[in-house]
Amino acid sequence: MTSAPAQPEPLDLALRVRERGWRVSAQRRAVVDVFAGEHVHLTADEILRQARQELPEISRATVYNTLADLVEMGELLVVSAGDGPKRYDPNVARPHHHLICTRCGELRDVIPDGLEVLDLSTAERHGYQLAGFDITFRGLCADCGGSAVDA
Amino acid sequence: MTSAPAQPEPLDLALRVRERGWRVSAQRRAVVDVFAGEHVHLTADEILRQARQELPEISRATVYNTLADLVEMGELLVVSAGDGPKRYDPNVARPHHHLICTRCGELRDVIPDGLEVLDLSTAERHGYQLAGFDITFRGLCADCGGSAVDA
DNA sequence: ACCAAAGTTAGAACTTGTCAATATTTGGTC
DNA sequence: GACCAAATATTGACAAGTTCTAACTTTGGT
Repeated sequence: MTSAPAQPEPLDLALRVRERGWRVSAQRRAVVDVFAGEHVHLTADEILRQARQELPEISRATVYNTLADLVEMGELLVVSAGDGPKRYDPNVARPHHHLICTRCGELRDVIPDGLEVLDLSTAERHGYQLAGFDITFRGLCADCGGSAVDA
Repeated sequence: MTSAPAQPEPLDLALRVRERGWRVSAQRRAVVDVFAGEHVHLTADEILRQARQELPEISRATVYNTLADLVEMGELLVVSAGDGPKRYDPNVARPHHHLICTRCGELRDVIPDGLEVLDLSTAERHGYQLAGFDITFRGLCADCGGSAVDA
């Protein structure tokens, strides 16, 4: 659990955003630090709560402002998982998709093998200029249905 | 506009749901009729407004109740298109995916060729029991970016 | 020290959706 | 055709998630 990052991990998000001319205030650092961990998919509220452990006075609006900035900078991805609040995903380095448990809402990153590109035929493109695609796999996680199921 | 359906189209949704023991009230008919058209992806609010043109007294709660029933019966699909409200999609006959304009929000059905199944390796499955997947293509529609762009 | 710009704050407001209590309508039955 | 129970509809309150606004604080530069 205390393994050192082996690759150029996005841990120094704070450094990167400072280089973009962002003033890294205590509040912004508190938000950014929440993402220092592993693969997380946090809601704004979870981020607020965690940031408050570091900086109790931080306001909800600042968290939303900061998240919006980070998203606009491309440092965070927003995952709208059907129901419930949006999740913020710091894994912007590698393209990936998501696997969500339809019972408990758990969300994981996945990289389906053999699927680097997926395209639409001209006919199916309907004149769109494509920018990308997202795949959401639905299912029951190991806890919710992999073995034990309640009818 | 007054073209006759060539295939077993889902126009008689009202008939089908009646056969399931549903009492088709004037309100429910007003909702169901909204979907009588072509490929539509309407929000609950749009459905309410359209249903009110047919039946002005219909209440918001009834629309939500009716939509929930139809979804539970498998007669409507819910599409959560990132931002904004849910859309209701009457195209349940053929499996399909979606193409959304990131500027104006227009949503279309697409069937990417050569993609009937998409699976995850055991490793990527993380113990999940998979139920399906949805693909959302993002881009700019012809109106928003296909030809004319505002910087 | 002072100023302007950047950042933060609390709280109001808004959107989407749900809920609970009450009222109405319906189909069946005598 | 009156009556009843069940199904359905309505209103309005409520709730979650998010955005907005206006005022306040902090910062860096001079």
